[in-house]
Amino acid sequence: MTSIVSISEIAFLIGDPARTNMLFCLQTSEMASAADLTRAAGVAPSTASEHLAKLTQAGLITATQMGRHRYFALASPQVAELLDGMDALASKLAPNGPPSLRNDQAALHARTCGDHLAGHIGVALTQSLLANGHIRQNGNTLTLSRSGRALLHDLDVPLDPLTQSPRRLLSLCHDWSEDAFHLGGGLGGALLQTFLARDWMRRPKGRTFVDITPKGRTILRKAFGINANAPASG
Amino acid sequence: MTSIVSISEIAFLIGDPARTNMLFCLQTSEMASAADLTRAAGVAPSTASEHLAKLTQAGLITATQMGRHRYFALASPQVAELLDGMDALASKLAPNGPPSLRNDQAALHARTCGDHLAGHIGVALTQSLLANGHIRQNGNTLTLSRSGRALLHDLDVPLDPLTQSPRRLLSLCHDWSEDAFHLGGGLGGALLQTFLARDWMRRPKGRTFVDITPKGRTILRKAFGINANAPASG
DNA sequence: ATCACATTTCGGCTATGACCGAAACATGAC
DNA sequence: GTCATGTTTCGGTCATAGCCGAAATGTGAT
Repeated sequence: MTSIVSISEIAFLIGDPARTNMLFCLQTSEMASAADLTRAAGVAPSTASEHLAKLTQAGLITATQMGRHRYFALASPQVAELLDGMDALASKLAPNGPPSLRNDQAALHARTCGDHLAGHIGVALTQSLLANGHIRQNGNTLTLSRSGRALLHDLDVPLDPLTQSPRRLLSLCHDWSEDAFHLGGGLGGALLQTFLARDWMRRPKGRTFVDITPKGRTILRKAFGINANAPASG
Repeated sequence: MTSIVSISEIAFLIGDPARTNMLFCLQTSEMASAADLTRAAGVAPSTASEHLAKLTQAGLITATQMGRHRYFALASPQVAELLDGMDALASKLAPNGPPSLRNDQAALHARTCGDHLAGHIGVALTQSLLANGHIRQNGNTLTLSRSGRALLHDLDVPLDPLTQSPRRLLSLCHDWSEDAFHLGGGLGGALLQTFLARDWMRRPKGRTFVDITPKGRTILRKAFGINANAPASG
């Protein structure tokens, strides 16, 4: 039952590339489905399932069934801290190695966090929605306003399937790179999905960030007042 | 040459029991020969040698030849911190597992973190040094004041070798058990070394904490105003 | 009930890493 | 020089984890 006995077992679990990818995907997302993580890991669903089972059994991640999906999350902030520490050490040991997520400008600019947008753009989008009253925040509860519904209608974001889903429609998720919050939940997912479908953004295969197309830039500016130019390079 | 590429490689290296034993041996001993570590790992010398080569090449530990021995040490305080974090997580995940550092009163009271003091006493010592102006904190930089130098002189802590070493003299290191900071760096190491040499503290063989002798209690109270009684047992 | 989709279980293949013992290579002691 | 000691390299064995595809399970939609 109780499974983790030693430090080496934890390290062993983290020490597989597929699992590392999953964990780092979860680090930036409050929740991700098994399918999301399968994509993140770059392995077959069956293989991903095995990895997830191990991580869950060890207590590094938690799983909650929602409908026919299973959503995973890091089990505790300590796990995130540990991953963070490893990331820091890794980039210290290999300063000329591949850019880690933490130092990757593209990723910091428009990361994906599970199935929704994060990073600079994710936060800006969220703040725009709040500032314009499309989403209202009362204490811990978030509501979609009438104007918000109208906006989503204009953008052709299908809302009905979301409200029927057991998944929370709106939730804020802490963004480590911006030290702010970005929109998660069903709507966060639907927005990114729409952006990708309309070719406003593109996700490089297997990466955890998106590139914003010129068309996307225009939309972001018009609809949300966001200047989505590439991260400052000068 | 440059070897570590990713987080999973670091975790992979730590994720082998033999190597974990070696690393944790180094965490408490600052220097150990290949033979020591072979014993710690519980494998054949040839096998141990392979492990040490990998750890060294990855930059997790450093090796220095001395005579016909080779002495190893953790490459940086960050490595020690990482091991500490893993230990903390491991004991959290296996609360009914073998008694871990985290639940060990003696350890929480006066842990060692790498080569320096941590836990309740480590934090108290650090706060005393700061409160009395022996160490001054300006933003992120720490400086040893004139009174601090005098104190170290009184305690017969050799300072010259430290200032010449490439290692940072002063650094604060987050203490998970106290949720505060304790003194690391070269001075942190030198202090503990002095305490042990003067028999103010004793480290049980192979453990990662120290016991404070009556003599040590007196010194801590006089020099630092610290009440170093055993942890509250009632 | 039937279908579609998300996830898990199973069987089997393959690669790799941990391990040891024997031998080689140092280095210091004599 | 020879010897003993500490450490590394080499050759070969063995166990196991990762991987996949196919089939099974379970859940929600129709």
